[in-house]
Amino acid sequence: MPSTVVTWNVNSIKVRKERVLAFLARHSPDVVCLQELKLEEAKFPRAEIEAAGYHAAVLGQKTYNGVAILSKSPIENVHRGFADDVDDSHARFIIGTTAGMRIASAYFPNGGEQTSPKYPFKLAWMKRLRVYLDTHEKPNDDLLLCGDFNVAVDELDIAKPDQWQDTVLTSDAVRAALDEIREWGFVDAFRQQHPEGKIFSWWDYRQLAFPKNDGLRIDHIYATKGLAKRCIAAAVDREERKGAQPSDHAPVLCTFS
DNA sequence: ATGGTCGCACCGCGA
Repeated sequence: MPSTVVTWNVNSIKVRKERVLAFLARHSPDVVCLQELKLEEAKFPRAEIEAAGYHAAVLGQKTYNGVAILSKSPIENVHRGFADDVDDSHARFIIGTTAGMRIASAYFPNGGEQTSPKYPFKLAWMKRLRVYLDTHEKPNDDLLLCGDFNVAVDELDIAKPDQWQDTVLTSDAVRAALDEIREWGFVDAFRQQHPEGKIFSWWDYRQLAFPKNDGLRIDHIYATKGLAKRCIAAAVDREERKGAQPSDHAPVLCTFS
């Protein structure tokens, strides 16, 4: 029985709630990893998500960040944050066991500008994620790292690569930090299905970026090697970037046999 | 035209 896993930066679950519920009804995915909830867990629309047939594991905070895992199956052994006593005030990482896999929903820091303190925070956060994996997880398990990574891996992830050279989404340092995470034991499941690239998951709200398809692929589904062999399809649901009140990110879907 | 949009919480900040 195949299972479909989705990652989607919703840019406010309060504003996107009806779209998320319609998406669940339309695709009936097994698991959905959400990012940028932008609210505290107490304000998460748990009752409506559960009425739609999903369990929810949530790590929220007021105003910023916030991640969740929705699943048709119960979500066990949930861990929130890195618990590394560095700066765990950002709600950016949650992991649990569901649908026969270990699944993480991650919202990597954007990084602001390379001159801002947010940029070294991003690089340090990525190193902390690698340490978390080294300490708490096993690359031989079936594990998915899903989320808004805020990294475009190469020119195939960018409509206009010349306009994104050496930014916080593309710098050698962030790409090297993502290499370190991948080398823990991941395969880019979406790229494996679409080696030709040029399929995007994010378009700036400004400058008609979506109608021009001037986008980037910064939302990713990384699978451990055994699990990646079971990936049979991957897609971006561009419909969710259309119509009233879209998120600037579209959902990325991956189906496993 | 050298900008142009969102969402949140307030009139700036983060993306």
